[in-house]
Amino acid sequence: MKVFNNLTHKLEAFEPINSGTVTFYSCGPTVYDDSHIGHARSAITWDLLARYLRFKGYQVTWIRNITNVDDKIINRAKELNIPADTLSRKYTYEFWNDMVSLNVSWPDHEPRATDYIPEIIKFIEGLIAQGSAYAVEGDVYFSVSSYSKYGQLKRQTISDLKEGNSRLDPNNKKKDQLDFALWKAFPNEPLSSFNSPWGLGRPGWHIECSTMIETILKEKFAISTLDIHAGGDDLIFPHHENECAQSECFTGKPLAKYWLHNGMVMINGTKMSKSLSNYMTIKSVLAKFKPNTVRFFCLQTHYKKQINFTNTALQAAESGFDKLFNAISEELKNVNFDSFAQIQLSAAQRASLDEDLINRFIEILDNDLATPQALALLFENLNKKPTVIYLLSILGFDLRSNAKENSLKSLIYSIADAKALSTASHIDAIASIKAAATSFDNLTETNSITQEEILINKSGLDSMIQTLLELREKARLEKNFELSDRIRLELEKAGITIKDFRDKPSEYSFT
RNA sequence: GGCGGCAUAGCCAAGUGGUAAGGCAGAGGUCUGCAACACCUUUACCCCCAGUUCGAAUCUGGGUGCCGCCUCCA
Repeated sequence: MKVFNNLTHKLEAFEPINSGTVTFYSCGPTVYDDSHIGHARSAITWDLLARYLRFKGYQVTWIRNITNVDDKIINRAKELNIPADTLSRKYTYEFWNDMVSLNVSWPDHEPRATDYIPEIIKFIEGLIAQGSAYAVEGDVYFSVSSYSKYGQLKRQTISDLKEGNSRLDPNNKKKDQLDFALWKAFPNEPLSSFNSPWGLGRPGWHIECSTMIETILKEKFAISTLDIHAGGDDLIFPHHENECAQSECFTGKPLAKYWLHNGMVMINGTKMSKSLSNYMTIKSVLAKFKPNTVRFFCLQTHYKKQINFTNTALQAAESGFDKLFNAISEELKNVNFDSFAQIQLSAAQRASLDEDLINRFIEILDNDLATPQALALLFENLNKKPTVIYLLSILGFDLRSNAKENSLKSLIYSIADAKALSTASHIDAIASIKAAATSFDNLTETNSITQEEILINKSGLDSMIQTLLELREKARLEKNFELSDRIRLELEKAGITIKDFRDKPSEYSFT
């Protein structure tokens, strides 16, 4: 497998430090608001890498952090007049929900900055002790001149970096403008600060990643260098540059062997970002489009390239994936899934797979995860259904259903209100649907609904829809097209599309 | 100003020296009680100029345009 390593700026053969095992860290979100589609792209990209490495047979340890101590979190919490911890917990939870919706697998470790304060302090003390950091009035700064490779990721020298640095914050506590904070003094905010040898304060942003990586790697593998460190390409500088500097000065070893970065999601020609408020949250996108659509949209473009977010692009992606899904939906009935949406193939099914197609697929993904070509290959081989299913699952699509994430609740109510049912003979159907709607409501109110629970609920829903399909079929046979079309129309309104066949009962799918 | 990336059909997107994959949308058709789904057919002088070569979207040089980072950011 080859990956584009931003450290060397070259496509390189991927060879983990200890053959057979891969340690992989990707930068997670700062949890102070709902995540947007840019976070989704990053998560999906690195989820795919983890999945693919596992598929290739590597023993993967995937770490993704949660930044839960940060000025933005604290300011936001103040605005809302709630404790910072409450706010960060809420948005950690919202992030998890989004990740589950998008079928992003769980990292093996998900460290949170506040759980590592003692380790962070030790890390900083170590840096001070060996002369690459200094304390000033309760702050601690990293001295970039102590790390000769500073600028390696950005491909600039320290003097290059100093050029045109008018945007740097003039801070006269620093010995050098490029020095960055490891610890910031916040003496007057005891609720959101931590005790340290330098007084009350909070860790700087970059130090948490270095510390958590070092702690986890040391504990589990007794090493200090990751195989892969990944994140958005906006993090290359200063975030990742600073992580490199801190870690290598502290441990004496490079932080990571391979550095991979995903391109930004653009909106109207500009990077989607919180500060420009030109973002679409994952939730708002999932209210309109299916989770698989979002993954397909991301994977249609190579992960390194910028991707333009538009409504039409999402619609195109939805049509595209629907076509793939429709092609395999019949075959999917023979496939079992585990509770993590992974397909479970029987020995016979496995034996029936098209090895040649799989090998071409692997060859494509081995080339720095060339997902657009991989998807094209699937479109060209739609007739090889079991293999297409197998390969789509490697790409992380949730093949259990291709429904819209938030459609179920509104859908149940729509059905309950369907006028086509409002006849005396169908009162039972209405009653049972309303009961299901209520139980679904109860489920969502516990605020802990999972995809699995939705699916359990869906099986109840399924029998109700089947009842409607039978009613419609009866009407069609009686050539009562007015009623049959009405049922179809009402189901359509509820987000359910009916498929008719010549030789077998009609089927439905969620749209 | 420094560094990096990108430029291929109406839209998205592969292709990295041998004569332009794939998807969406559009058009025509088959199927259908009507639809939806599916299927068939159909759509490109590869940003510009110069060079290397038997041959370039692909390599070299020079332009032009767009974007990112250098401040928090996936």
